[in-house]
Amino acid sequence: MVTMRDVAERANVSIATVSFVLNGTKRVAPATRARIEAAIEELNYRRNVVARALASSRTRILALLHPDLESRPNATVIQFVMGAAHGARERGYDLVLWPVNDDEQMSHLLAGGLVDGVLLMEVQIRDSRVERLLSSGVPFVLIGRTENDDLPYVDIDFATTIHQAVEHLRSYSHRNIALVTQRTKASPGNEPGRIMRVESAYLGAIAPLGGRPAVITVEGTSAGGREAASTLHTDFPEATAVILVNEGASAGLAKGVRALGRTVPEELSIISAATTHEFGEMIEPALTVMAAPAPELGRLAADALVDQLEGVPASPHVLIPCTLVPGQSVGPAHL
Amino acid sequence: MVTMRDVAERANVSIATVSFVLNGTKRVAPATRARIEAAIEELNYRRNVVARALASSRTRILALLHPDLESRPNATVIQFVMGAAHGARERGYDLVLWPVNDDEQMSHLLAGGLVDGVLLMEVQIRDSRVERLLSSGVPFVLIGRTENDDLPYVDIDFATTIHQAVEHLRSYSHRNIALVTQRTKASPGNEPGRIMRVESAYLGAIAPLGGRPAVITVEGTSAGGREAASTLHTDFPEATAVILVNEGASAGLAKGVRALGRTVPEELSIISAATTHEFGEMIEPALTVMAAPAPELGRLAADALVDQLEGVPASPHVLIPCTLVPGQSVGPAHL
DNA sequence: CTGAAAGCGCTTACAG
DNA sequence: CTGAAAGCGCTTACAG
Repeated sequence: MVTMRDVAERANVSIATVSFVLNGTKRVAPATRARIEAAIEELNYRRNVVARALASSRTRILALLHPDLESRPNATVIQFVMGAAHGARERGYDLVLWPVNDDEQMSHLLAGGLVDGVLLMEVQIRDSRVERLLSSGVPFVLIGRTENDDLPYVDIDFATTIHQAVEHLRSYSHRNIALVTQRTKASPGNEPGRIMRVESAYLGAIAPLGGRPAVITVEGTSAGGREAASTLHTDFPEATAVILVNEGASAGLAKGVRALGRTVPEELSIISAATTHEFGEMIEPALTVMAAPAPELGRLAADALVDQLEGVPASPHVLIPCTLVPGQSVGPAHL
Repeated sequence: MVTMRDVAERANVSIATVSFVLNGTKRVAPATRARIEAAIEELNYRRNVVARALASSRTRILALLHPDLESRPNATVIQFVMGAAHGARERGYDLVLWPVNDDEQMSHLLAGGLVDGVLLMEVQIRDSRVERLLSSGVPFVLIGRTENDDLPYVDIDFATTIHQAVEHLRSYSHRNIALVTQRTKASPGNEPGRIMRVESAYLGAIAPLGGRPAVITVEGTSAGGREAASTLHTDFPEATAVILVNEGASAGLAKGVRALGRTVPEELSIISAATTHEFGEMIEPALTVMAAPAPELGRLAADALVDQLEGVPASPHVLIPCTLVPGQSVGPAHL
């Protein structure tokens, strides 16, 4: 293994000077710099990141703390993850995956000093992991929000997204619009913040339409989607359109609706929000979606975290709405 | 920050002894050990992984080298990734994500000394990244195989999978079975090994049936699936069943077939191999799938790599077939 | 069974 | 502009 000492010897300088040119932390005479760069090139030297981390007490590793994505991966979540990995890499950082469930284990990981900062996914309204992060002193950025809006976060702008979805449906004369969200294992009142925000945005957006609010909450599975279809059918027969914020249930809903003898979009229009265009296309009929800015948000989350670590003044709050991508699941309301 | 020195002082021993009990590397008197453990507990000490890495020249970090998963994530690939992350964590290792495309950048990363070993995804028949790994001396495990079967790998047993799929169709009296695989950007003759293996398994399996071989290669997208449907329709009208090894195209194929006026499974049976049950369920009709053992393989890949790093004698070759999960897309052949 | 000490390969005040 | 040296927090022969 070639070390900084080898480079220093070859260039006839001290290792300190080598370090200075490598990091650009101090002015070095051009001739000296040239000698050092030549030596680095000739020896094909690459600085040891572990030694650097120990000496500088900065590992340049970021952790992505996520729930168990093993069993039921979700297209949008993955785009977050990959966006974050790319964003980190571009800033010279590495991203480690931490599939951590209990926050006890999390404290242990944080205390190990492996990571400079943490990205936290699937944030709940009240999230004990956030408390752990706060008390650990490790910098972090949330992907999602708690009830405390002051913490640094990056999130989908659900309010705008839902308003745009309602607006789109309204332009097709829909007045009775239902909402389907996702049930989680979290204790009631402590769901992911997104669910709460989506509901209140929905209630606000449909109020002017005069229709009866219809909120249905199901699991993010095909079965959940079918359940939503039948609940819709029996409890809210007046609804002519539905907005879905439940990627996993979207296919099941479309199938379930048709199984009940209703056609899409003639008898029921569907918009699936916070999902991907590709995902919507797979379904029959191709769903009109509000595509989540997930790759971008993942990247921005990593960026915001690195900014924070490097003292770059940056806005700790990023909010981006989904983008409407018309498919074939929205049509005029039948009155 | 509480260090090993603090623990040593509190327990009235040297830091070496603390290290011995922490690592279990040397016999320590029970009384001494108890004092040390108490001190660790009281101080809530957690050993610094970076210092440990530098001193032991083992970082306990694994890298997962994968292609760009940002744009078009695939349910199965993600299960690999998450399986590997879990597997690593269970063995006390961390997994970093390396979205690396050119192998130049890869060499740089390898030389930095950050990782003890590498997991390589999307392996090609001839893969320059494997050469880089070999010459870097960093231990690795492939997820997939090159033409050289001697390297340590973990892979889906495509031969068995395809044979079982053909057998299943045969039990429904199908004799003319087509195959749809995935087109990649890789140079011809250097596709992912899976494509080659799937094709030859297919040819071997259908030979006894006497039907004309029908291999269609399309992109892993909805458009690709529709293209496959029309190619099938015009070029291989005799086919009564199709085996798909192209998750991204499966929804498009099902749609495309119906758009051409053929019903599934009455007029065409479909099996989608190397995908997930959940994914198949989303499609109309719910596809009969050969579910990939992806979470398991990801975990086993991490396990095999850790075994290798820790000198545990282990089989470097793991091959697991997909599991048949009947859906509604396979029916009797119409003759 | 335990300890003193060298060493892992860097960074970073501090001096000059 | 450059260098000598301490130090980051561990592990690990080596002695005793």
